[in-house]
Amino acid sequence: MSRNPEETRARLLAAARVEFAEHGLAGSRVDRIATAAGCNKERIYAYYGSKEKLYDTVLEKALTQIRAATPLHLHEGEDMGDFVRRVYEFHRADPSLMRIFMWEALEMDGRETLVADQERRAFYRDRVHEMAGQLGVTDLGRMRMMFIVLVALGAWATALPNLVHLIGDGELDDEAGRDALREFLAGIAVAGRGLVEGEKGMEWSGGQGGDA
Amino acid sequence: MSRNPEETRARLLAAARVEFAEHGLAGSRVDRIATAAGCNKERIYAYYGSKEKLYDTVLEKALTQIRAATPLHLHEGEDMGDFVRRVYEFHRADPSLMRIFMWEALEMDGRETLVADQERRAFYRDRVHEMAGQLGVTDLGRMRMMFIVLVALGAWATALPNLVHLIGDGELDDEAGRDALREFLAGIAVAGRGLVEGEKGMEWSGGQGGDA
DNA sequence: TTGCCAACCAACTAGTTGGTTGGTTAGCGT
DNA sequence: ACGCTAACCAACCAACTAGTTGGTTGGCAA
Repeated sequence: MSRNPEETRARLLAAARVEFAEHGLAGSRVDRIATAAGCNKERIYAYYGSKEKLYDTVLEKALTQIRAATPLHLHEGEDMGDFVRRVYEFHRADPSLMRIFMWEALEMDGRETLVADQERRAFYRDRVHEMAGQLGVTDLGRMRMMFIVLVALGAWATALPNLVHLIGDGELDDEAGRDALREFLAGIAVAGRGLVEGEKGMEWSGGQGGDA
Repeated sequence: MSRNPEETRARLLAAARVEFAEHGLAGSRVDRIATAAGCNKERIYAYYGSKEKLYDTVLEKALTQIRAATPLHLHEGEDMGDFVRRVYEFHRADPSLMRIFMWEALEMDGRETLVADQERRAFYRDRVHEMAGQLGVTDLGRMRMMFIVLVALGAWATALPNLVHLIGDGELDDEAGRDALREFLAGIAVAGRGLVEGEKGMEWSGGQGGDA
């Protein structure tokens, strides 16, 4: 057998990512990860210390990945519809990242602090500023909320495929349906542009009370 | 001790709901459920057969609950913004239902068929028809997609609180922030009404190609 | 060639988990 | 009062799980 600690480490991490994306922290098995990586599970403890630490490493790696992949950047000349399209296709091409975030939201609920909280906040702060700059938006509070909406629109179908299947009543399960949904979501984003552009789009309170 | 099989059954189910919402199927412990219900875990097997069957029962009960609570009905005189507000507040008041749906999406990914697939599809079909009728929408395909969007807007903050916290940069963590976000989301829904109302809102293709 | 260390693994351990079993007892019908 | 059934539980079991250990071996330096 070829002895290569670097590669073994990497194989282990790759296998762990697949396992954790599929089963979460509690549902994942270290034996399965080791087998998938083609090595002994003792290597996990030698390289990463524990199952939890391996999980944290996978999570941080996933965060780095989405930053590097730039699906959350608003590119030159793009509008918010294009942004939604890109987020949508990014997650559709590989749902595993979205799954990792969902596992985190569910399993880390009790945790006192989020993994890499500061870095992640800084990252999103930059993205929001970037988008505000390119769209000429001055109200950062609204820009933040709009950013949340855009990510929600782009990621929802990957996060809750069940719901899309059920509400779509089977019409959205094939390629064409997914494409139609993507364009519809992009349309929503474009239609909502008035909520962040200047002061003109102020008729957004819906009813007259405003409370619920 | 008071012997009351009906009540024991109910206590067990209630405890199971809390446990499964908190930890999912894999992360839940039957001992913990039994202890929380104040009885022996053997009762679980006497009444529900297995951990999985208990889980399915909890899931079906949760589905019944959301149908009975009518947050997904468009009431008389409401617009889509009001609908989003209601869904938002419904999940905010008790996130456990949303968590159950998320666990289902993640853990039941490999399952061949969804629990109660037909009933759930029928339920959403009715809701979509109901909304289309009240809003005077004729294109059911678009109404379905709009329904997905409305649920996404209303449920996103509960589903991925992490993301709202991070993107919101701390500004949306308190009561006031949550309220502001709700109104913003409702505004998006109202702004998107053109996409389902008649044929006029046809400028939703964003670019000129339409393909991606 | 030889010595050494890091990479590696089979086998093991202690603790946990879903599920079972044998026996106890509350409470109802007679 | 008495017997029977169903509700109930403590103790148990086999399987599994994260983590450890003792020993083997590839490959590099001297």
